Amino acid sequence: MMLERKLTLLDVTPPSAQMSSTDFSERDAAGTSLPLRFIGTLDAAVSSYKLNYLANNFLGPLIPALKKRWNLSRTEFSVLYCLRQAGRLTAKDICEITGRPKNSVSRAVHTLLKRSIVSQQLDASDGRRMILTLTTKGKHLYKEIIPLFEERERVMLACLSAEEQEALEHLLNKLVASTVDWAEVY
Amino acid sequence: MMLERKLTLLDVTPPSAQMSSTDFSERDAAGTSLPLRFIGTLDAAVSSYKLNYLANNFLGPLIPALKKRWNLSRTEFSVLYCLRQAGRLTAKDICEITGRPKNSVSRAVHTLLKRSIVSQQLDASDGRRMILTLTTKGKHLYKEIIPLFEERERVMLACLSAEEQEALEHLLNKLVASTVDWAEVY
DNA sequence: GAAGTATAGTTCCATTTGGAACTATTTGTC
DNA sequence: GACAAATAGTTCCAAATGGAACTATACTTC
Repeated sequence: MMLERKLTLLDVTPPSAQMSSTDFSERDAAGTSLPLRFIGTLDAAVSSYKLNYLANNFLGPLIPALKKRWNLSRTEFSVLYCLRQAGRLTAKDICEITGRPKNSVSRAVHTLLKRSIVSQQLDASDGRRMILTLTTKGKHLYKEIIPLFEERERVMLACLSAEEQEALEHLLNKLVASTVDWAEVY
Repeated sequence: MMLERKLTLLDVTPPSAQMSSTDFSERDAAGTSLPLRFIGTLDAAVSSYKLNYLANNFLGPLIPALKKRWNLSRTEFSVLYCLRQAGRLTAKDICEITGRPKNSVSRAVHTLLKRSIVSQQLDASDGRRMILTLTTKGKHLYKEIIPLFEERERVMLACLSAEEQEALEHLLNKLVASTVDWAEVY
């Protein structure tokens, strides 16, 4: 494992006990320990890289689990999730929210319609729109799945104190709220 | 845009000026403003949803740009990025770091080899391993691309004060450092 | 040092993906 | 109120994806 990493930007405190030196961890000059899984970011786009890294690691193993246990694709789950949170949405709304292309969403919606997880109803005021809602079956399915996510989040955040979790929440909220300012740029 | 959202968990302060009511924003009871793009998370996996939301919105438009301008896939860019940060890695290392399956990485590496962006060298001590490094061309390519990411990150973080950016950095570092504790669970 | 197990990397192939063109409806303009 | 432009959603198809089987090398154990 030949790494000449520069961890100058990483001000972490040494995490918990079981981080002893395996093949996946290493100590830098300052004595902090990091998994090889994460490479020290030298110079560029540091926070966004970490955001992506965390998001990938969080979601990564959940996607095969969704497929295996409930035969749901990532987009299908996104549709389920969005509808549970928002109540009623059009396919277009779901595209906006998730950033997935509309043909993927269209496909996912149709699959869920066939499985009676969502139902649709033509918008009376606009014949192009289909209003989507969850069926009772869909709500039950959501209820069955979501503990997996909650538990995983709980474990992920376990390294933070209650105050730190609150601070994180606050910062993420600010970033989310300002998305309109930057999401469409480039 | 029929949303009956509950934004109880969102303690954001109203962001900047141009967030006036378009089709994409709405005001909740407390007077805070949020893009429709983000649905209020009612009850479950709130922070992880926001992490994913931000990561998607950050990376989303960059991937087509990488394809169009430099004809690089997401995985190919990941390889480039990892090698630039770490110097020398095997394909396996890159799998560990990025979480991508090894056949995808293998393919990406071969494409980059053909384009003389990376070079490989058999590991003398282990005939199965190929040590990958960036060529000069690869380093130049990186240098050409990375400002796109840096600028986008700068814009994304613009809503945070210097102290808040530092706090975010610190929290993300803690989460990243503890990845080994939770990433493999389920 | 032979046999069995583990690991790095590749190939195969069925499935998923998403850009682009298309249909249908609505909105804007004169 | 007709014609152009915009929008919601679908279909088509070429390309990307990733699981699983495979090859080759290395490690383990007796």
